[in-house]
Amino acid sequence: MGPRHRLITTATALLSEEGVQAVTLRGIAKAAGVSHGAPLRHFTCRAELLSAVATVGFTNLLERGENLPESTPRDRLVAACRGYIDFALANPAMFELMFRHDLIDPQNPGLSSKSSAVFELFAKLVGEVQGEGWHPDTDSRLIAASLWASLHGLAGLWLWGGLSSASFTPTVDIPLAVTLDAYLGA
Amino acid sequence: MGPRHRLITTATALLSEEGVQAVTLRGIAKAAGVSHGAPLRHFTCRAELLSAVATVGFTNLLERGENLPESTPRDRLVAACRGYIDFALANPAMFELMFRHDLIDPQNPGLSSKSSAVFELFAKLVGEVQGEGWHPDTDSRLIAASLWASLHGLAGLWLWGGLSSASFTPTVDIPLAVTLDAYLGA
DNA sequence: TCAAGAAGTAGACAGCGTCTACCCAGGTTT
DNA sequence: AAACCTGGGTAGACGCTGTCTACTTCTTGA
Repeated sequence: MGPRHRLITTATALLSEEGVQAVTLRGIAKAAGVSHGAPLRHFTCRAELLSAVATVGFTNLLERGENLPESTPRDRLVAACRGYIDFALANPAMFELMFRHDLIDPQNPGLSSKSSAVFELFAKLVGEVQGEGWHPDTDSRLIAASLWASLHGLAGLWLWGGLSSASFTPTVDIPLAVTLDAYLGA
Repeated sequence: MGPRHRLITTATALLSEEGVQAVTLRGIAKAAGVSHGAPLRHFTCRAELLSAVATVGFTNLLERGENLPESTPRDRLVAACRGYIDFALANPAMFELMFRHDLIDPQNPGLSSKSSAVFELFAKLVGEVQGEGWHPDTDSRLIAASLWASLHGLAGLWLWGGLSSASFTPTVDIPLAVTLDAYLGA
């Protein structure tokens, strides 16, 4: 494991333990036991390092989607949706970083390929449900985009606190069920 | 207009013109023509100033919802949904600031009252549609939360670029229509 | 053996939020 | 009239940040 990879894993651990505001170049360097300028020997700037960290996040998210239990297409799509929410709630800091354009570089090749792979997998799962007669005439990527956005907003607002502060729902599962019901029917 | 209010309006203008990364205390002070320490005479910290700015955003958003054209409850809800997306796309920097809990203070009284007022208005509009037999047995706040999250995610992902980069949809209106269709039927 | 390159160090720079000491004009109190 | 308080502004400092540069050290291949 070279120093570049060690910096990524150190930063990933620091992110999950201390949050987004802790993954500064100097903080990562200190956690890795090197001087404050060392990380820039391996990354052109902070955004490039954090892009590599976010890529780890998208990779983990993708693995969740690729290891869904064998079931009907519909149940697999529902499981993927729940998996997205689960990932966000289990890794709130990583989830935030993955969509913070001021911290990462969206043009980063590894990052954009992984994030679009997540979307493509999602669209594939949608397409398989369409094969059973669910909205057969709509572009699967269009449905995937809408559904993904709904999940993304639910995770984001839940972590933001705008939903949990209101006392009408103790967990995300309840509004999630409403969302899934809206798209996939009762 | 006292100096406190002048700082808020200066910061709001700076935000819309230069984006979130431009609304630093020193940048706002320079734009207002005062010394770098002056803003802290009127706000205890940067987050309090930015919370006041974000409150302006929630107030504007609330006004949109309160000035919907007279129509059926269903069309008014649809108009409110479109209004939310319109607001986000017309004021991307403000929209980002309003949900950046590292920049603002969610506990800020004025801010939290305005943001919850937005949600309450949304729940009221949902309730009026329910009065016409749409999901009559579900808590309107629960439906409002799910629907709001879907819109929020759509706006966020669109501004993030994850949707527009894919060539399957040239505008937000198309995935928005899919979302509205899922919740409110054809 | 020696040159090259990879990796790390230390110092500097500007910009940031925040704190402190100081200043000054206007109105209030004595 | 003199003293005082206070709202508003200024200037300097502190530690933090990302980034740049010059200098070192170590390893590796010719």
